[in-house]
Amino acid sequence: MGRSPCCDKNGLKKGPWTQEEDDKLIDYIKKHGYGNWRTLPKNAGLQRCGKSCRLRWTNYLRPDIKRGKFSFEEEETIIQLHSILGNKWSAIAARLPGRTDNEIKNYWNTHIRKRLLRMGIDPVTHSPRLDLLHLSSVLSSSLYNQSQFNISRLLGVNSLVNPELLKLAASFMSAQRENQNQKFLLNNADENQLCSSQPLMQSDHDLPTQVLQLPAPTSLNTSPCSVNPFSNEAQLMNMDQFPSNFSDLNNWQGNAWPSNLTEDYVPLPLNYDYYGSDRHQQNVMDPSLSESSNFQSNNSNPSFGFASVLSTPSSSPTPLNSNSTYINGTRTEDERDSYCSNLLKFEIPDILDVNNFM
DNA sequence: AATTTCCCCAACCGCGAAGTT
DNA sequence: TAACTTCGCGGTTGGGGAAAT
Repeated sequence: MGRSPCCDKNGLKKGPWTQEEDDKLIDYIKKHGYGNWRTLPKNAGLQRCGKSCRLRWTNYLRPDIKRGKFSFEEEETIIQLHSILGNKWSAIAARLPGRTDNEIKNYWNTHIRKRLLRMGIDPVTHSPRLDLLHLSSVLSSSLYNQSQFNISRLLGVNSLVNPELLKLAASFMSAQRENQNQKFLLNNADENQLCSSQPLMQSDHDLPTQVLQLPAPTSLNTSPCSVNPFSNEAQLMNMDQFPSNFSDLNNWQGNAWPSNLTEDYVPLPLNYDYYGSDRHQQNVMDPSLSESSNFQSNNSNPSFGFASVLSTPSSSPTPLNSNSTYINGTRTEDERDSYCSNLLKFEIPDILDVNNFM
C-alpha cells in the first residue's frame, strides 16, 4: 500500500556516515536495541531517516559482520546458491555468516558475474550463454557442410543470431577454413576427420570439441533453473524445513526429498561447481559425460555439495567447506580465472572477441 | 606530475510484503 | 476489508581511490 515518506523529508542528512554518527547509532542500539527504525534516529539524536540507520547498521556497524575479501569457499557458495536462488541476495547472505546481502550483491556484480561472462556462462541462468551456444551450433553444423554455409543466408533465416555474432562467425569461419587447409596440407587428412571423435580442432583458436557436441539450445529454454537442482525457489525454501545442520545429509538425500519435487526433476550432480578439483575433470556442461551425475555419484570428495552450501548455521564459526583442499581460500583473481577455465570446457576461443557481448 | 579512465562499494531509491489500526 | 505504516529487498548510483595514459 502507501509508502512512507521516510527519506524524502527535508532536513535529513544523506550521504556517507561520519564517525560521530556511527558512534551515536552504535551507542543507542547497545543501550536500547534496534526495533522501530522509524523513531530510532530521533531518539538517537541522528539527522537521518530510519531507513538509512537500518542500512548503516545492517551493512556496516553490526558487530558480527565479517569484513575483508571473500574466501574461495565463500565465492563457491555464492555461485552455488545463486544458481538455485537467483538474485535473492538476502537468502544467500543468510547462509554466509558475517556477510551482508549488499556485500554479496556487490561482489557478485563486480567479480563473479564478470568472470562467468568471460567464461561464456550466462550469470543469470548459469548455463552456457544461448547466443554463444547458438553461434557454436551454427558453426558446428556449417563445418560439416561448408559448401552450404552462407552467412548472409543466416541473416534471413534466423533472427536469433545477433548480427554482431555473425560477424564473429564470419571471422571465425575464415580462420577455421585457413586452419583446415593447413591441416589438409600437413596431414593429407582423411575426409572423415570432421566426424571423428578426436578433437576436431587443435589450434589455440579452435572451438573445444565439447562445445560442438553440445546440443543446440532447445527452443529458448529460458528457465533460469534449467541446470538447477530445484525447479524453483520454493523448492529450495522448502529445505529450510529441514534441520539447519545437515550432518546426516546422505540420509536426507536418500529418504526425504521434498515432496513437491516435480517428476521431471533432474538432480544436479554434487560435483557440479565452477571451480572443481581433481574430481572435476568431467565437462559439467556436456550431458554426454554426465551419466554418473546424480546425488550419490562417485563424489570422491564429499566435502562440498549441498551439505556445505546449505548447512551453514549462522551461529557456526566453522568456515564453509572447511576441509577443502585449497589453502585458506586465498587465490588471486587470475588463479581463480584459470581454475575456472580449466574446469569449464565451455570456453570461447580467443579468436571470438566476446567482450562486445558482455 | 597531471589528467583521464576504470573500478569498487557504500548508500540511496523505489517497490512490494507484512503488519497494524 | 480498506487504509495506512513499517520493514526489507533488489536495482542503481555516484564518490573516491587505483590504475592507466
